[in-house]
Amino acid sequence: MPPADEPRREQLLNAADRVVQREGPGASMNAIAAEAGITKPILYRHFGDRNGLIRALTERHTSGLLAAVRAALSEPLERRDRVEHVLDTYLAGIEARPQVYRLLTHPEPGDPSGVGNALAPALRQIAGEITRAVESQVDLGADRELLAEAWGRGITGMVLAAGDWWLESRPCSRTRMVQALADLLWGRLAAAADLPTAVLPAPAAEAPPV
Amino acid sequence: MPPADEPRREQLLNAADRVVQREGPGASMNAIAAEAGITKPILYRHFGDRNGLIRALTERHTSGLLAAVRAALSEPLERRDRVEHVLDTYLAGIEARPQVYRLLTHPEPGDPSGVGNALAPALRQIAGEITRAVESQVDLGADRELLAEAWGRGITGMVLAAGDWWLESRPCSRTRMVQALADLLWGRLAAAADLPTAVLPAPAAEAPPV
DNA sequence: GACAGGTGTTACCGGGGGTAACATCGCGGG
DNA sequence: CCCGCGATGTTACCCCCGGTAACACCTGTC
Repeated sequence: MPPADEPRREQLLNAADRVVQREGPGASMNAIAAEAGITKPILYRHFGDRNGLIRALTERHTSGLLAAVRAALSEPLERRDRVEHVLDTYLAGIEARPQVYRLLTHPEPGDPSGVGNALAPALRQIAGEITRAVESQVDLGADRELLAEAWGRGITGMVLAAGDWWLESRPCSRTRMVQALADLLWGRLAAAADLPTAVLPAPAAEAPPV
Repeated sequence: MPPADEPRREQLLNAADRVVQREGPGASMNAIAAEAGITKPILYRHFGDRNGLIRALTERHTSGLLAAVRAALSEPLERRDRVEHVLDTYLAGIEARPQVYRLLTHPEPGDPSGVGNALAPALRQIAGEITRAVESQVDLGADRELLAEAWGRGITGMVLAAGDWWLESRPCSRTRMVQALADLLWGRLAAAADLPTAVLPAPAAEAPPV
């Protein structure tokens, strides 16, 4: 890919950025073109199709978040502190620009069938970083490849969903949220005591299980 | 909701189901109408708009998965076994009908801006079940409300992302996947030993952190 | 027979992504 | 000098999608 010798492209991306900032992803090509003071065909000449534009736009922002997460992952800290640092980095990132965050995290709805895109490309990269970090830093025995990969995806999805909820309803401070998630990864759910069993019978399920 | 005294509705939903099964979500109203042997306006009379149709369709399938998960959550087992049971139930569910699963898990792209839909409605219900189960079964002290809610979302997102990956690339058996995820929740990441530090310097990050 | 309600149709609207064809500028080389 | 060439821009169009208006039909009931 050409380094930066296409200033026009940058201009157009800036316009697209403004529109997305304002209207969220799903902004129409017409709107973006208008913001740039031009008409659609030019956009298509530069980016091929809508996906091309969106991809270019996300790659711009992804680099920042990805670099930040990667740096946090290789910080020379105790493991718990490092994990907290990574979590905090991610949450800070999505807190700063929610609209951009939405663009990064929400898988483009357009693609035809086929499973495997619960995680948008940007998040898949983050999952990959986590996987590599776990694999290279933690002793997991024979299963390490499988575990690292599954955990990379799992942790990413966990932080995505929890972060989304946090951003939406702001139930607590960022640091407290980081603690809550780190606690989950630290097995606090497993370690906590049982509550005195006051089992109330579940409402009758009316459909047979899948 | 009317019990079942609208057989026509059921018919239409069956047709819609077939189309979604075949083409994935994003199937057009025209396609669904054609499959049912009719034309669009009838669909709109019955379901209002596309969202209505999709919602009716998802609710059908959701009830099964949701009931199964709920049942698994209140199974009288040791905690670890119960968690594994829940994980297995979910994975078995998505394994059975991937297209339907996609419909359930992918948030409808249509809605205008606003964060908070990393989890589709069906998954939000599951998250709610987990939250309630944790809150009523586990002793988490003063923070229990916050932790239960955050964990409900987090665990759901984790299983979503990991399950998606598993379904896509089938890296291992279902039971092994269940083990991997349960291990993560049990703090195995935290407990494992460090690997001998062979730190290779990360490739220079070129963009400033977010 | 008139009315009501469900079933069905054709034809249209607005707007989305995407493209073809044409117009215009600036600029380097015969 | 002017020709061509490449980038920039335009208008006008295509197809498909979600959604709706208007009209036609059949069937049972009072």
